[in-house]
Amino acid sequence: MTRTGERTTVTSDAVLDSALTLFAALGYHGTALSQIAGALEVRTPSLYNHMRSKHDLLLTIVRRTVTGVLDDFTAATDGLTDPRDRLLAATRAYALRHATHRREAIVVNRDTSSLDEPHRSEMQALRRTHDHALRAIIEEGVAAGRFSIDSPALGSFAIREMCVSVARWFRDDGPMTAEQVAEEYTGFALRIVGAE
Amino acid sequence: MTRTGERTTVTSDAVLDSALTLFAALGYHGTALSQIAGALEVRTPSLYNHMRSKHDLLLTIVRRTVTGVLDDFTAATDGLTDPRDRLLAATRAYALRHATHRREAIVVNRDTSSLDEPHRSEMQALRRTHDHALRAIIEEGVAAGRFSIDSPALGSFAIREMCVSVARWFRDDGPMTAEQVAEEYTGFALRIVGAE
DNA sequence: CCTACCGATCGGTAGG
DNA sequence: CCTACCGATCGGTAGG
Repeated sequence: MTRTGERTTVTSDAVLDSALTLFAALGYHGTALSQIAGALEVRTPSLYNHMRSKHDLLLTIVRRTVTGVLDDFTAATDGLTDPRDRLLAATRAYALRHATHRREAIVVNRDTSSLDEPHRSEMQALRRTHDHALRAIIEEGVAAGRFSIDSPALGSFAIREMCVSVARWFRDDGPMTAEQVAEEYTGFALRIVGAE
Repeated sequence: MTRTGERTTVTSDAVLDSALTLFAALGYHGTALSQIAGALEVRTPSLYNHMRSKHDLLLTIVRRTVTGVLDDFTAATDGLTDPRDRLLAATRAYALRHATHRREAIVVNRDTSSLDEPHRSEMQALRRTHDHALRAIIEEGVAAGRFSIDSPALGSFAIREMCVSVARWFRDDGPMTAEQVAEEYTGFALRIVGAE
């Protein structure tokens, strides 16, 4: 973000962005505020002009991300009624998000449990909302006779985590674009539920 | 492990087991040696009679686990030549391990990156060996015309991470046994590669 | 197995 | 935005 020698005013967004990068790379407990400050070329106490606490940084990152996931899901599936269309749209949106928001996904998955209560429970509840929405699509597809799968719950877990893992290996300079990866994973999801 | 009031001699295995539980729950950087000592009802310095350092505890856990994964893979696929049989056996073993060694899987996946060099690179190389072996099975299946999948690499990622995620939600007292889960996931893997 | 203690570093505050 | 500094806690050691 900030290049050596440049004079850039630190903003809340810049602090969050540096925190995101470092939390993703080193973990929440593995990152010191002095490292975030160092990345922004300021002293640690200066950070407190742009944030409340280290914990609040994590909370903001997690809240924005899980909210974004739910918004993505709603936008992608809104208006669709066919279970196959809905699963396809939900999987594409989820896989795409994990290719385009890698740091956020890594932090949410690794460090949500480091949040203090009641925030931890609140964020986990939001994540569960998405889980249930995805599972509901599969159950509807099974009920409608469009999908063929023994356990919708296990299928839901498998599809979700397969998408989440994209954040761990995807590279912007790799051989496939985020859209291409999302397309492939959508195909995997349809195969898992026996939709083809 | 140690119940209140009982007099139990602490062993290296007991220290490793407590470390495993706490690292899995709180993360390597989120766990203090004082907590491991507390779980064993001794003072922190006493731990040093049974370990070299906190880092060495993590290294031991990671090394044993990744070695175990490779041994599992070899034992499961040894003697099998049919790509479908090999993928089935490899997936079953991998999923089963993640249901039966949940703590180990969580620690390896979250905290291998906290290892010091050269250990970090060594452990990551061992993990990559398994990744490549799994991918090779899919590539052989495609080459033999037995599997139908656009990208063996992506399919390999998807199958692997789907199995890894079992460690995050499986419960011994849940509705399915580890074997039943492994069986379902094996079915998902075969569907992903288009083997049926 | 313990008490006593080490230097280092942590997140955060005072005060300007 | 800074320097100076706080109490707490960290992993680890000395010495018995």
